[in-house]
Amino acid sequence: MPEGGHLPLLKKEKKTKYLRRQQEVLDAAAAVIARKGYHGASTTDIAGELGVAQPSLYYYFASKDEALEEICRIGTAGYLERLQAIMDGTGATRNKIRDAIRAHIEPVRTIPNYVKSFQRERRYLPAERRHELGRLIGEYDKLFRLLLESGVSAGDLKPDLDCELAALMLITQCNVAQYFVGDDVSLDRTSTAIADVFLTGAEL
Amino acid sequence: MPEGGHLPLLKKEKKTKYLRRQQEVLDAAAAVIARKGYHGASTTDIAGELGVAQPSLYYYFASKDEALEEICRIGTAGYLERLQAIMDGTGATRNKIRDAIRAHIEPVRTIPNYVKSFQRERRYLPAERRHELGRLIGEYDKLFRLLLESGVSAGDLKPDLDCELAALMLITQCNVAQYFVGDDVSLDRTSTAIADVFLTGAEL
Amino acid sequence: MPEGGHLPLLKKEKKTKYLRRQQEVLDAAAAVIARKGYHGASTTDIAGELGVAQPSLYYYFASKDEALEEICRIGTAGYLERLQAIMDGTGATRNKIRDAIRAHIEPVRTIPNYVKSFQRERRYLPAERRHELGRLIGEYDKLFRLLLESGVSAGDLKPDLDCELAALMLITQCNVAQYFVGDDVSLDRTSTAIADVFLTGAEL
Amino acid sequence: MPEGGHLPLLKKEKKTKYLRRQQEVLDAAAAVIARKGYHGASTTDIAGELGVAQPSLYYYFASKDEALEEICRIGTAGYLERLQAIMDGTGATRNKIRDAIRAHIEPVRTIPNYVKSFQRERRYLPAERRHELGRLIGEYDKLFRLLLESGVSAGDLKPDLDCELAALMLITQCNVAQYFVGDDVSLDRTSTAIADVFLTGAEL
DNA sequence: TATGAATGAGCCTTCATTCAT
DNA sequence: TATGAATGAAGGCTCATTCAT
Repeated sequence: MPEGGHLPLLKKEKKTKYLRRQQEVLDAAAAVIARKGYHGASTTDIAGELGVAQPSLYYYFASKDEALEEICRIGTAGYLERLQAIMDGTGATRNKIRDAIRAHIEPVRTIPNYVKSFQRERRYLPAERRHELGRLIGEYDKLFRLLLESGVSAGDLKPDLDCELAALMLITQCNVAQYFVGDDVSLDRTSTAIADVFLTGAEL
Repeated sequence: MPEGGHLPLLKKEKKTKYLRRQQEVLDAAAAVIARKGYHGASTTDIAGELGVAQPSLYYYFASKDEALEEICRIGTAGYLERLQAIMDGTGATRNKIRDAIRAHIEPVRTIPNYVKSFQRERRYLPAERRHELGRLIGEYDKLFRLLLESGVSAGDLKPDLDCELAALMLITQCNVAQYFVGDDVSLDRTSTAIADVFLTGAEL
Repeated sequence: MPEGGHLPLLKKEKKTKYLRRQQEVLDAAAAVIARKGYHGASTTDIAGELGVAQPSLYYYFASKDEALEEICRIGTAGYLERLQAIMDGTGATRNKIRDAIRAHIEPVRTIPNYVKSFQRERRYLPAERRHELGRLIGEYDKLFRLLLESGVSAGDLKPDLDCELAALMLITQCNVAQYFVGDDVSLDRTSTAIADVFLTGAEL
Repeated sequence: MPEGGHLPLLKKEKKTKYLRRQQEVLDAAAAVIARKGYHGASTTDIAGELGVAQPSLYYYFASKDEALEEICRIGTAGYLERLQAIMDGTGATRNKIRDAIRAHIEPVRTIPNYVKSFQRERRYLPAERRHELGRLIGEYDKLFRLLLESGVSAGDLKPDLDCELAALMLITQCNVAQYFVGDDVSLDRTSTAIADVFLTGAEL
């Protein structure tokens, strides 16, 4: 279970400190990778962000690949569980959908660099891990689709809704949301707009 | 208008052949860059795609940068004009919107590698060209927003529609459309789904 | 003052060792460049001279250009000061001239590769640094000319001496001296011969 | 005897035209090599100087090396003969020396690019040709030395003159002369100054 | 805990050269 | 007579990684 990969044998008391520092290293890596792309981000850039010498990174990660893996792991953590929890709730479909959108967008606020890195750079993961992630994403897509389908079944959504596509559309809409957030466009406004348009449409 | 960069002094009759070959080189570059990303795509990869030696590329392009520039130029060509033409038409708002979506998605079918490369790799362009493209994109976004605003004015769209955001949402929705096109999901189906959901919403 | 270019963040105690090694690298570069010319000397040649892998050089210099800059800096260091010191002295003009010649030739003995590289390869420096060096050389030429002019004023040299040209002639004479030094021609003999001929001429 | 190397089988009438064009190509090569150095001058630069496509050069020369060989041949042609002729004359030593200086400097005026290229770039010649040239230079140096020695024997020059070194000094002095020719320094003035200083010295 | 030093692999690019036309 | 097209070799440089300390 040492998901964080690489991990020297340490006395328990040291371990916490080590993990904390590893987190900082990861934050720096995620920041630089989000900004410059995986191949555009050199380990020197990342070390520079931290103010340490470049080989020091290798004390926390066995390779750049591994760091990306860990970043993607963090950037995707909890999505399935949160969506499942929402679906298990009892509210109206429209509220479940609003919640799902908010839940999906939330990490964009809290860990934006992890999310961006995962979204745009996961294709550079080693094949195995990439496929593993692909399966996870597939499950999430399916779950989201189930949410819509149950809405249709419940008579809350249009009976002819293309649930498969609609799910993908909602998800990608949330994913790109961050890129048009700016000085005058907040995440909340975006989140609401996505839900409003999706549920009620633009036409009078 | 298609500057095409680099161009040895050639007699007119040979020029056509040269430009045709340059186009092939560009196609290969776009294909590899779309697949592997700009930094992930080596000039050796591109040459391999063409079955030529790697320095041969430099007979057609002065640099990898320049090739990306040209790819982005092609990948963005005509968008503004097509959207403007649609807006200048006389149909109902809903039809204009459907047309705009189809027009935006169309290049995804015809020149997918150029579109993908532009969308994902433009940030690696040299600063000047990148900013130039940024301005172009800004204009397009604004034009799309005007389309929606005129729909609101005409009483075809909801008076409280957040046109700025809605425009961005539609555009990005179209942009990502290609990534969920697969064996059983066609571009047409996607195009229709985007329009349907946007116009009428998912709720009954 | 010796900028030394490139310099990783090092603890003070390590700095000395780093600078010493940098000096060795520079020595090797100067040797190869003096032998083969700037463009004829590949970084691989230089690394070979040191017995290290070629990229190792980049730990000590940011670029080949920068190494040439540093070589030229060293190859020109102190000339102005030494000449000025001689001119500030109180001896007879003839002795000052002999001293100036010896001073000019001295680095040819101590750091021949730096001097040769500077003399023959400075034209390949980046424009800015090249112009900077040009100004330095101009000042030196002027100072040397002043030395001769003061000799004329003092009545030690012929009143019709073309001091401008004579200065250039002496300087270049010293510069090329190294190329005819061989088994039976020493620097001392050369240095004396230059001064003798210049002062008293060859005719009876 | 086809010294010009490379030479296709041509009817006699065409030959002249071919040789004339070859001369132009050589002039261009010498110009660019003088300006940028042998390794700094690309065949593309040379072709650009001529306004032709770059492979066209290979119609006149088998290789860049060969062009340099030919340039050096031209740049050194006649020196020995001219000096010999002067020595065979009957004038006073001082006039022979003045004539020798003028003769040595003359090509700097007429074919400066060949002279510069020869002087600075001959070390990049293929070994054999380089050594051959070295022998020629050696002969010239010896002849010049004989001129001085005969002057000493005739009682025209100081009996203790270091003729070996003095010859080298004069020659190199002439060689570098061109580099300080400028707006206000002519070749004539330089030529005279060299002779004056050499013969009578600078001291009163 | 962290780093100084070094390196193999690989990248983009330039260049002299070739050859069919 | 000249060139369009292509290429092998090499060049300078960057990068992820290693390892002794």
